[in-house]
Amino acid sequence: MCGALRPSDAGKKVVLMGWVNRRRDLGSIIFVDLRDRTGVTQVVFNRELNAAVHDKAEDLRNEFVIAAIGTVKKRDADTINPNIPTGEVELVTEELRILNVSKQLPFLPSDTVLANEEMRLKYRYIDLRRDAMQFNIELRHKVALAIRDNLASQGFFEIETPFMTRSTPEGARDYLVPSRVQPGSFYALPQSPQLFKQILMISGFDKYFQIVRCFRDEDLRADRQPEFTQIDLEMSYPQPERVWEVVEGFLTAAFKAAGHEIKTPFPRMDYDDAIRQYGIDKPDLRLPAFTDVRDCFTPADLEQLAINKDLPVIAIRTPGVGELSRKERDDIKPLFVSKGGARVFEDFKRIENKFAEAGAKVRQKTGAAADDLLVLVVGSAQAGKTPGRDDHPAAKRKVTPAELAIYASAGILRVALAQKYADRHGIFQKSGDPGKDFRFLWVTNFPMFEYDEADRRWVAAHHPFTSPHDEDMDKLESDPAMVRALAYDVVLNGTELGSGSVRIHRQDIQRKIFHALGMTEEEARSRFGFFLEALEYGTPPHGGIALGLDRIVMILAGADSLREVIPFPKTAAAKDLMVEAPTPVAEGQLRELGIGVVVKK
RNA sequence: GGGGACGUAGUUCAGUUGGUUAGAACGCUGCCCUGUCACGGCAGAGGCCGCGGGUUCGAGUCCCGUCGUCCCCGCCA
Repeated sequence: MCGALRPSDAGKKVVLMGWVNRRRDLGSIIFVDLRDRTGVTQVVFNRELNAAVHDKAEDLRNEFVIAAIGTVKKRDADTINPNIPTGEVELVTEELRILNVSKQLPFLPSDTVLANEEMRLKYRYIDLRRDAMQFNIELRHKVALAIRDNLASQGFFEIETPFMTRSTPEGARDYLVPSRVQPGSFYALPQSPQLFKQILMISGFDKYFQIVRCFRDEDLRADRQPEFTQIDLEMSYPQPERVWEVVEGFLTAAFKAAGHEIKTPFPRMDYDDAIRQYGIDKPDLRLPAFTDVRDCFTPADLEQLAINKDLPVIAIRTPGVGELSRKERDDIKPLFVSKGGARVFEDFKRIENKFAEAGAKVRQKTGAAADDLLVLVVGSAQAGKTPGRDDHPAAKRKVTPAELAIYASAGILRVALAQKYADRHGIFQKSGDPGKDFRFLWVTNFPMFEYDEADRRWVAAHHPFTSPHDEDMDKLESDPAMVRALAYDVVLNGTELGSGSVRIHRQDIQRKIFHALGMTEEEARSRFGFFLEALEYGTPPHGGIALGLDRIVMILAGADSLREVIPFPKTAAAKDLMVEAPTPVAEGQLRELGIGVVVKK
């Protein structure tokens, strides 16, 4: 292979096949860098040594596919290229076969500047020839293989579940597949194999896993594709801690496959603490936590600044940003997304000038160094009681809705600031120390329900098959706001890698949950009848989790987008630019399916 | 559904206040070159300035619409 030859191979007669990555025609001598999956080797065509082959080599162009047959030669000391692994050898060609030619390409795999994404996606086969993409796809393969091996060694069976299944109206929108045999009826592609894996537990396959495609018809983001791959697993009789061990086990194997030794167990944090310290349920631990500096101000200070004295005063510290200009401070404002009347003080200097004592206390409490950026997020005084209204169904929670609004606003700003000034603080740069580069975290004890303000009802925070905490069972009907779920997320560097829970295995509790969600017995039966029935035939306690393989590989590859680790991804409008999907289909095809299309104007 | 950025040669980009023939680099074509490795040198080809409308004596440049790509909010149990 093109990346394999070393000085010890000198004298061997070999055949190299690959693409012309670059050619350097010096007249009587032509050098070609021949490329395949494994790397690049310099191939030499010398007129003096072999005029016929040299003649033929003059026709070579970028991305021609060739076979070069010749003898491996150790390079003279002054012609060694230290920049490539094969730089000490070259192939002296005795026979050249042009296996295929190439017309001029829209861009070259060897280009130093990247083509824009539209080009890359349209000509994906060329883009995938690039080193970086070859590396990422290989990395993905190695990681997936390591996870399979590890889970198999932990006693899990890989079991497939259907792609054509039943639509479940809860959750994300389904991708639908019409049935020809049952006109007017549709399969749905699975958002996850959730119910099937629970059924497998009921069937006695007490450790299941699958590296499986999932489909969600929702709007895309850099870290969201309409089809994505989950490492899905489920086990019988587990405590949450047992699931965490399994995950920590295969993640250790996966990261090892990528060359990183991570430490387990991962730290754990209650959902409430995550919100109070980071304003988000997927904290990036590489950055400093919030400091509540409300007590640094006197009541008079707060009044003068029109700060709500009943709500937290959050100091966000972003290290090493340095002095900001007037304009730079103004640029902070658009980063701020205000929820429930939250306000931002982006100019901490001004507070220090006017309220010297409070300013000093804040600096002390946050431990801010001179070149750290301090920004305050507070509740607005005018808003008064409105955002915290005591009659809100969740008002009794440890973190009230009014406080949550402040924390959440600050949480978004904290991450936005860190991203904006990433090159100044360098915290996101890889240090080579896995303990610093990969900050894992288990977030636990999520609330069971979230209140949907628009529909004025409770909805499942995780999914409706999640078991409540044993201690909170009795509050299911009396006080749903205070029920905690046996649910957990695994978070890495502020990215949610996966989410799981211990499930409900008793039919009576499942019925109570549906009831709390405002679902009647009939509705529950019609949606999940088969599943509710299955629960009645001897269901073992069970639980599991699903992790996004794409996201794991993305982080390992140091990429900013899932598209860098998925060979054939879709655009933000869910299109595949290479095959040009989706497309309209022929009228006859639709007729056979009994489908009429109404195009919205 | 909403907000923002971008769209000029095969590619990546520049293009001043609206003003003559729209530039550069890489790639491409031809010629020269025996040790290059992002080879070098000379010559050359290559443009519906995304598309449609408008303002103007005059539009790559201003306005409106539209399409495409990217990022974010909503959404993603």
